[in-house]
Amino acid sequence: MTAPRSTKATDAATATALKLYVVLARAQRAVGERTQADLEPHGVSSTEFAIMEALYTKGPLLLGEVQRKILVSSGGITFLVDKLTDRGLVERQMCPNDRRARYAALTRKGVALMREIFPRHAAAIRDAMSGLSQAEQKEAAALLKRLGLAAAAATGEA
Amino acid sequence: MTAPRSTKATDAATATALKLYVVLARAQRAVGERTQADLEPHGVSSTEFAIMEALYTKGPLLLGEVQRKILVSSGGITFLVDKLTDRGLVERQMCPNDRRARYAALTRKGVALMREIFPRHAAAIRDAMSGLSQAEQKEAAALLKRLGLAAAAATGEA
DNA sequence: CCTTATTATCTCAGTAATGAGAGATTCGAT
DNA sequence: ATCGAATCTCTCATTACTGAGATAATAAGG
Repeated sequence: MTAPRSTKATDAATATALKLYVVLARAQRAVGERTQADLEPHGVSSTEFAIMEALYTKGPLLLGEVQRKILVSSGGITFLVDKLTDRGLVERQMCPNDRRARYAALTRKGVALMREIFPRHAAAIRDAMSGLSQAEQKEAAALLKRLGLAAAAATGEA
Repeated sequence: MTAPRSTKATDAATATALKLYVVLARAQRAVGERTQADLEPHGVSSTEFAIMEALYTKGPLLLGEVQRKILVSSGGITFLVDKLTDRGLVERQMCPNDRRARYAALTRKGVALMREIFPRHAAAIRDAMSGLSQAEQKEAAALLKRLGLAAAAATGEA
């Protein structure tokens, strides 16, 4: 969209952006691998954990709410909630106001599992981030937040 | 690994790390969606582009070298190179020194495609990152590089 | 030479999704 | 009330992988 600032194939601004692109992808992968490794012994994937965490901290949510929160497709949320339901961790509940909609809610077993693994997993994420000081983490988070919001806004508007 | 610094389930350090975890994931997704949208009209996925870019800038590479560079499984690199080969963009070449190994190399058609889309895609990445100034991008990249290296090192050692 | 370990790719079954479209229901404007 | 558009979930075919193991070739040590 923006006009190139020079005729050279990769000018300085582009080179900087490409570098950020690469380290962003690698950092997320490295962190993701560590945090996934923490969940694995419990037989829970990162995505599944994200769903359960949302229900754990917010209580029952409509499937669509969970879907938007964890950023999966409509088919994906059905698939994931099915899997968690089969394992007895989550259940669907009717929505009294809207008969199209369903709530997802943690079962007693799901709550018990979250009580067990949530603090441990939060600590695993803290450890995965410990390559940066807390001040640096805050700085990185502020930068990434702006980056993410700007990129998302631009996608939406186009 | 590290002992918790307080008995509270989510202390300040953990809260900071969790926040970074979330914005990291969201920033990468937002940027990824924009850059993917740029490639889509050309029928090339991000992963496929990553392979072709490696071959474009470095010349023929052993499959294993590409695999480590773009971080996919051994089965994945076979699958991806197969697909690119079927479309006539990449070809396998014998390795004279090692008869187990194969080179992946861009075909003439692959080179032509890269010449067309590479500068455009680099510009799309630059635009996707333009929510941050160039100085901020450098700062973010430096932080993320340290974060990624530390996290990867810790995964390896465990 | 052998033998054993290592390395490089490929095969194959399985998994975690996506995305288009179908049904059912609700909402909004007449 | 009724029609049409919008909304919520689910179904299904398809995709892009992963990971374990097979196969083949090389390397290293005795």
